[in-house]
Amino acid sequence: MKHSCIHWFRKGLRVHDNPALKYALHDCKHMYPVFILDPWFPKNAQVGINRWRFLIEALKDLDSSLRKLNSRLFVIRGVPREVFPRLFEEWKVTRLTFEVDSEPYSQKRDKEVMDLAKQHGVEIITKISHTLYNLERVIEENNGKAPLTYVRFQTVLNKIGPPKRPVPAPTREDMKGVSTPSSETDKENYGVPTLDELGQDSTTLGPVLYPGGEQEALRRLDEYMQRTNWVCSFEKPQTSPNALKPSTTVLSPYVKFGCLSARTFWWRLAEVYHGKKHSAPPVSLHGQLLWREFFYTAAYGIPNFNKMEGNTICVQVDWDSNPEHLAAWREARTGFPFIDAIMTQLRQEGWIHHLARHAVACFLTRGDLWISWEEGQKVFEELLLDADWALNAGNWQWLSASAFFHQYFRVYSPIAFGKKTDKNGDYIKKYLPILKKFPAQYIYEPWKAPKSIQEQAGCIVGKDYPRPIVDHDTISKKNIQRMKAAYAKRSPDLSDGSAERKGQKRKSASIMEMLTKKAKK
DNA sequence: TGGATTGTTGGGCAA
DNA sequence: TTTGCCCAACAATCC
Repeated sequence: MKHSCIHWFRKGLRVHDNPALKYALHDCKHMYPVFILDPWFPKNAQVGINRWRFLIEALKDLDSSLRKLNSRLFVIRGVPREVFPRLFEEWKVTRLTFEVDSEPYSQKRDKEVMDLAKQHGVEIITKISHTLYNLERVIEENNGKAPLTYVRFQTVLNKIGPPKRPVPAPTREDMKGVSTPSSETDKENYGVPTLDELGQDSTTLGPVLYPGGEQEALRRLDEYMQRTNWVCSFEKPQTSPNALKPSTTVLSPYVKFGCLSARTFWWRLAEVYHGKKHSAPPVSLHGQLLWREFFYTAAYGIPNFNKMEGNTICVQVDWDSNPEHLAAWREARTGFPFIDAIMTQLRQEGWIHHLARHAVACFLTRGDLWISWEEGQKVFEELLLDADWALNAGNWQWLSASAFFHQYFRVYSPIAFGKKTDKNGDYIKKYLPILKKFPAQYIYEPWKAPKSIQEQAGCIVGKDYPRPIVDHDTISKKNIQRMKAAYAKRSPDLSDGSAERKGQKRKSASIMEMLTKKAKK
């Protein structure tokens, strides 16, 4: 039997390492590569203009790659559950292929579409290629629970072995006997949209620093993989959050959209490492891919992962609601130049360094403003090119000391932290030109500059640049105490009697600890 | 089983 | 410039 097949692109916007696409070509006569654009999204979803632009570029690139294979991309406007029955009939579809997507929203959407496919007698083929591993398998190997520490996660992966090798992209040879019927009207109806069509005002856009698409992803990968020494000595904590040019690869947006396969990235790194001394997880580049996998697994295994309430691993905190402070943070006017510069770069360019994310996330939550990490999550969701549901939720919980990380007395200083890698404040001056003439001595805390110096710099604090919205030293100390109280309030799980006993024992253990300490003194 | 160990990437101070 | 200690005593996992 020769199939009439739809391959449904969602993430995985690539032709390399795309096993579901590859499978679609087996015994296939008519092939329809489809991307569905739900018109609800541009109006309602938290997607900023930079990420829309990235997506459009990725779709154009995908269309061009498919055309080289004598096919094309159909961008269909509509809701998947309404679109598919129409397509199934119009194209007399017998098979539907797509890549597995582990996000809760996607799981629900895909379940609906799979039910519809069954009703229409359409065969469904799904393949795992967005993650390095089968997440269910990882959870199974850890006795049905998502690992909560990186070390534990690595132990589990060691049992499973290395990730699968990537699958080569389809060739002209694979396309023999396969065609994509397409008429002139399809061109109009199913073309890649413009920003204007998405209701975005493209006049506000900055230059394209990170063009979307698979070709650019692979080019960028090549560029970095050629730097053998750099790759082998890469240690994430040693890279700078405030370098004028990114100190890391900025491949994250490409991996997020699946323009670059995580497995391709993994095995290219393995080639570079081969026979050489190299850094190791968690700090190495392999380690970064494993962090992604770690949070994907947690997000898949833990219900309500993007919320505090109903999230079993999340410390319940009485965060403040302070719309003025939240807006100041979001709009880069906290009065702390390091924080405001980062938030400016985020809005303008759509990417900030991981440690810069730490600094602003700590500031918003447990460090200074005491605002819920869910609010920060929303802002990152909108503005980051690489905004990824699992990683965004996981890292916000980490930084707010709500889950995974618990040493809440380790607070990032909005003044001191940036100085470690940028003493002169060049990064601040780049993104906050109003402070350009401030002497380095005062660039991280301009409010401390004498009036005369502020006048000389042409920037009066309180007039040209905001005063700091909080006193960091006072507030951060107070907040450490508030975190302590939130942790102390954690009620033991009453469904499990042992938890209560455990609590008792813990208490006595800490008393013992105090006694031994006193004895030492 | 419960005591011991560990935890991607803090700040500030003293030596 | 680098290292060790303290902060105050957490949670997950190991053995």
